[in-house]
Amino acid sequence: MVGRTRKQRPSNTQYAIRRNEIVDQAAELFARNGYAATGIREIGDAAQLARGALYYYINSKEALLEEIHDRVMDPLLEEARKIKALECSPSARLRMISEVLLRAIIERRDHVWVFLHEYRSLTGQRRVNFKRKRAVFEKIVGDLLAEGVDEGEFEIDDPPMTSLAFLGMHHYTYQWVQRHPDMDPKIVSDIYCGIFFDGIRVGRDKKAGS
Amino acid sequence: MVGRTRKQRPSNTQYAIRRNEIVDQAAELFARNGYAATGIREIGDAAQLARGALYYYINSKEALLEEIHDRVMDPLLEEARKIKALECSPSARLRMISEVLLRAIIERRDHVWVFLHEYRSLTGQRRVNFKRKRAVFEKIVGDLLAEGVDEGEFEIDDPPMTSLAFLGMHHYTYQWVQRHPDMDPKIVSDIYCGIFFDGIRVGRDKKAGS
Amino acid sequence: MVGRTRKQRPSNTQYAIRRNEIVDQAAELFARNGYAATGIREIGDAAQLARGALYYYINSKEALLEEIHDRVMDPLLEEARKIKALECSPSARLRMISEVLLRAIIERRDHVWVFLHEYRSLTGQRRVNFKRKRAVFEKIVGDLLAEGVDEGEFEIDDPPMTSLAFLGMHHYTYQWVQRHPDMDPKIVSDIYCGIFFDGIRVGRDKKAGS
Amino acid sequence: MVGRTRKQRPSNTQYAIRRNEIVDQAAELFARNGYAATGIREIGDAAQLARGALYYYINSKEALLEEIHDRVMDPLLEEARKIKALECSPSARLRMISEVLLRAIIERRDHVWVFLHEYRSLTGQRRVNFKRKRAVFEKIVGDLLAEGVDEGEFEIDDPPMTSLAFLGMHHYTYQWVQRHPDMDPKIVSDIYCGIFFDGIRVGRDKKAGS
DNA sequence: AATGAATGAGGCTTCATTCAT
DNA sequence: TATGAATGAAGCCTCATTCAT
Repeated sequence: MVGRTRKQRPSNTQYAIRRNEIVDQAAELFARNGYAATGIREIGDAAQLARGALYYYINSKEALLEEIHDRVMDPLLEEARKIKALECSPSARLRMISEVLLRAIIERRDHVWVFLHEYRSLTGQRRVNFKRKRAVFEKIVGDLLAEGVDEGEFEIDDPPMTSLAFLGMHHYTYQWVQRHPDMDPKIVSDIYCGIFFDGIRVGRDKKAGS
Repeated sequence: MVGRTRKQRPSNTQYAIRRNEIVDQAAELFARNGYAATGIREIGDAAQLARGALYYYINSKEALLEEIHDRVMDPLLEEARKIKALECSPSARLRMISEVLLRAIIERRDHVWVFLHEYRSLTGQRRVNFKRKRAVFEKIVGDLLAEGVDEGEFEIDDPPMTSLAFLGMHHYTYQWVQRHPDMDPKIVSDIYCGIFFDGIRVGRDKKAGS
Repeated sequence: MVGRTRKQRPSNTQYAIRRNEIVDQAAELFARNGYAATGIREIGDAAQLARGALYYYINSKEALLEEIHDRVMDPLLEEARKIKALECSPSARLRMISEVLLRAIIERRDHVWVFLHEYRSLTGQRRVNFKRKRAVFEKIVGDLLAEGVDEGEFEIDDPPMTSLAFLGMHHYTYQWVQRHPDMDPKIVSDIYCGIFFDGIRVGRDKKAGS
Repeated sequence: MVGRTRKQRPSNTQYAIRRNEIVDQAAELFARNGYAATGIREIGDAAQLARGALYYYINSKEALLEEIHDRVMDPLLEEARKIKALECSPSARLRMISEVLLRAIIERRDHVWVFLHEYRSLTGQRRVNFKRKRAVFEKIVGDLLAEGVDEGEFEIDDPPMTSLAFLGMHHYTYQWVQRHPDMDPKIVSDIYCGIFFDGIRVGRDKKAGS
């Protein structure tokens, strides 16, 4: 009731390390079996921690979910922002973003699975926050495509949908990357961007499949 | 064999209609709130049926989930098979498949959401069955791309990944179609295929974004 | 999330009866062992109901607590209001309130124990609501004492504290009534009021114990 | 015998001081939020002690509760015994007891709240012990009232209940004293006793409220 | 064709307590 | 002296499902 003290976390290093492990293990479980289907007990088992002890490290199952979201989304967003601010051509910057995104999807596949697949399990403010971050990321991609058009690199009929196509092609990778874990992000990025940028390049000779 | 019928189902028409409604309502709920987060009670409420009565129409929650999967996947697969057998060019057939797929994703968006997003909630044999169907569908796309290469329409570096890129771009549509419900599948298909086929067309002038 | 349907209660009579029993049994347990110390399982056991089945009848443990509060407090308040509006002398009306209150304390001793002893276990709005009711009741007593002074029946040095003394003497009865369950409320009331009104009567000869 | 000491306690002064603080803080928390609702962690927080460290000072939560009981109950009982043995009139001695009791209720309100309100959280022997002490205290009051009757000071219809009325009026004070923390025990005592003794005085003119 | 009532397993979380350091 | 880490039982509650009516 009055001044109910919130659990305060040790700033200890050992604590931080253990905590990290737990979040990683949870991400793996969530990615493999789904957030809702994964019980706190399973997370405890994976961490070799009794039910109660787990709560020494986490605040709640959903807080854990949020952390998994943020741990990859935040740096990703940060990188995307920096890339956007670079001086090179829009297509070059999009390639960088493509690679950065695919690197996350491939190398942090559990975390990314979680935030691409389970973000609806976030509720309330947590959900709002996360959706905002994703919107920012997507806007960066949309802006770069628009720049490419302005600067005469691309020729695009329907910009919003093209943006979604670009993102979709990349994002959906999380679905099959679990089965092909040793992909090289750079190579995948080159393939995607090769197809995509050839497909929207100014002056391309439109005729295929018509 | 799973799916042993424990109850004899009436072949009555009225029964079938009611049943249909229930499956539709369940699909909507699963798509909106997630399979795990949707309770049997909610489905009953939506169908204006008490908990008990619901079980007159369904065998179990998971059987319901399976049915939602099959109701759209089966016809889709059937169509894809027929298209594959047509005489026209690979790119033309891929465009047809693209459109058929997007039509399902857009017009039956609840069902498709469920089977693209929640298929991991299927267990045991049900899961195996469904994964097989998806594999068949994906193989058709892969085969058509290969045909396109053989027949000199396409030039592709990494066929499997290109196939996944094509599918990913399409599939991921289910994520944003909820927010843009009145898209025209044909138009979306044209955009996707326009980009994609231009991007893999033989003789294209590879240079964008170098 | 969206339109989550609140459990709606059958208006069935059988249901109401069973429900009543459950509330009574819970009141007894709360009175005997305390609200916090009484587990949902114990309530279920007392009602011969499995854990889950209990929730068919109640919304939550705290809702149960609230109901126990209201079931006796509301009629009591109603009666007190009516008595206050009567035409007879303040002391006569206070005697009526005394008797009504003691009847509740003695005959519904479990419920009264709960609301005199456990009201702090109510939280949020429930607590506010209940405190308001108690304040109304206490104000009625205070008003009647004031009327008695105005009309020349009583002579009181410190009205607020006298009011509290009157209420305290009555309320505290709940503490020992468990050990003397067959008291007659009328008799107890006469004793309390006899002492109290003699003790504050105008023209009394103040000297005892000085 | 309960209370087997499992740890050897330092007789150190510093230790005793710290311990005292802890008990005081616990009493405050128990009084404010209830014994069951107060966690060991909160007590630790209040004492600025980690959970583990707390157990250096206390044996268990319930032992703490017991100590709070005894810390005020024991001296109170002692005083009551001494007062009873004095030579003055029963009413005078009752007034002293009234004042002593009210002084405890008002000045040590946290401790008193705990032992008037939470004594049922004591279990086993601890509970027996405490109930015995309370019975002794109550017997002293009963005996003095009886003496008053014998010596012609009081005229009482139902001695046991009159005794309970006297105690109830006093005890219940703990309920509202939290909201009026700066009462003067002497004044409250005078009001209570004024009413009460006038109300039971021999030769009083019984008629009020008839 | 439908229902109300019941089940019991399991959900997430908090608790008082211990113990090696 | 004090602590951080761990425990496991118990807390309240929801779930999919069944079955007599």
